Amino acid sequence: MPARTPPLLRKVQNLSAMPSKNAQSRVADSVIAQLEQKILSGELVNGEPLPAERDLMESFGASRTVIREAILALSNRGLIESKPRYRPIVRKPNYETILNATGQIVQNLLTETGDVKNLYDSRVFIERGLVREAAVAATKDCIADLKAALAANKAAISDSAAFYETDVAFHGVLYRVCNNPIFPAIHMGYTAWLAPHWDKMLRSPERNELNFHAHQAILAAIMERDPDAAEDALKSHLDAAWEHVRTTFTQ
Amino acid sequence: MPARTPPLLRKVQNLSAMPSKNAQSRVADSVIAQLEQKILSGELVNGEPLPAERDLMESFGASRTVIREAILALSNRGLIESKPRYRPIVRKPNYETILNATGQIVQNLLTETGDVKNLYDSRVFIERGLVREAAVAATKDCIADLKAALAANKAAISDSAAFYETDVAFHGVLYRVCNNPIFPAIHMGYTAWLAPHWDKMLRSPERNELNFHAHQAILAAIMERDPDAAEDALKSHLDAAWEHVRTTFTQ
DNA sequence: ATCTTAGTTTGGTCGTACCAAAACGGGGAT
DNA sequence: ATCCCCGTTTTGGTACGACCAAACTAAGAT
Repeated sequence: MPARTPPLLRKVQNLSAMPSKNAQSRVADSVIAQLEQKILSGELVNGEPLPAERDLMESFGASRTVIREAILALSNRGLIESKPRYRPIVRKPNYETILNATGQIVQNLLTETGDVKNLYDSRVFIERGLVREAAVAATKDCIADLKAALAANKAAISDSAAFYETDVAFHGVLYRVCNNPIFPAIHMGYTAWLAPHWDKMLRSPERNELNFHAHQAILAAIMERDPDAAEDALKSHLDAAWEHVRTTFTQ
Repeated sequence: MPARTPPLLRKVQNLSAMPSKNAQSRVADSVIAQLEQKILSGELVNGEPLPAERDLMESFGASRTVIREAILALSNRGLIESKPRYRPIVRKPNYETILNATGQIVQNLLTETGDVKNLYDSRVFIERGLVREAAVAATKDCIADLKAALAANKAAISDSAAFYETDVAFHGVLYRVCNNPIFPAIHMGYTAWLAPHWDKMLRSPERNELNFHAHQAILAAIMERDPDAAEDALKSHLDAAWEHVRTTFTQ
């Protein structure tokens, strides 16, 4: 039988023990890795329910404890979607997966107004770049999408709830100009994370019309192929929106 | 002190244990929420170890199963840092927390070259905006930081490993021009996520010198307060870097 | 004081048991 | 046949107890 590591040697070993690579073997980690592999390789089909816990414990030769721990871990990583009492569903990761997994954490970060402002500023930063890109390189299709989104804005001015939808949709078109699936995912993130802080905002047909005209100006600048004008229009639009939110509840 | 519920009574209590008929809630969720609250409120001090599982099960009146599930969930959310056999450490979330929590997921997404390219493109997009911002609004301190970083580049040209560090550091300065803590976090994310794909890149003093000159051009444009030139310089720098990585292994 | 060592926590794993909700299946009404 | 009702089986959620090995701690040896 291999003797336990003498205390004297432990100290020495710790010196070379990397803080992150310090993987003392947990059975659960092994199960997690194997399940992860099976999901990524498609052996566990996307959209199908995971085998029952009692089956998994047999196929892995582990106790239900570790199986459940593995399922929970993978669930938190977005590779498994588990509702309280239902069979977990296998999910191959995509860009939205990250958002779902991060949502909770981000919410914890947005407890202070400053953090919300930082997040909003980053959104403004991104969209400034996007409208520049649109002005320089937007395709005909993309312009057409923007026009359609703008028309939807106009049609919804009288209905604040509907207008909000079309407002989000208009900005969403911008996130597609790069043909990079990461950006739409980012847009979803901003929409989801900032929504709670925007719901408090007073809405009215007057404000909707203001926003519609702002969108109109942005699109006009894009069609003029004038990135600077587009960026300015976008920036003043979003700055005004923030100012409105800020003043609405003096915080 | 309320004596622990005798096992014999459990059966009886279970009959009325259901708070409501439609409660989809799991006991674990309640514990998770409470622990989360205690961490965010500071009742559980950041950096200190969590109480022992057996203490928690007493204070929450839940089984160790539930306590362990809660700890695992919070660990996956980054509010608790748990090494295999050690006491979990309480961690108040910050922007880096998100990166740690998402790192694993992102890695799963970067299995295909196209995904890496998308991620890299998004980085280029961000930095294009950053250098523009720097050109327009960089403070004296920021310029000084860039100069210092550039000097470090020059000093490390002959040592590829060291140059990589200074290279990352130079770009890191850009992520601070906005005074928005989100951006440095994003930089850390890019660095960590793209590093595995860059490690394969061939490095040489010649290439280092090329990159140094590229940085020099970027800084020059920033100091000229010419956003378009800065953006162009940054873009060609990063495009060249990608091209080099791409051709290095014909993939 | 420092190192060793024995004893005590404490996390990791296992097995069993029970409950309630979900999934399943069969028979009866339409 | 199709649909609905109802009983049975399956399955996830929780609890309890036990054991081990590693981490921790404090007393004792040098």
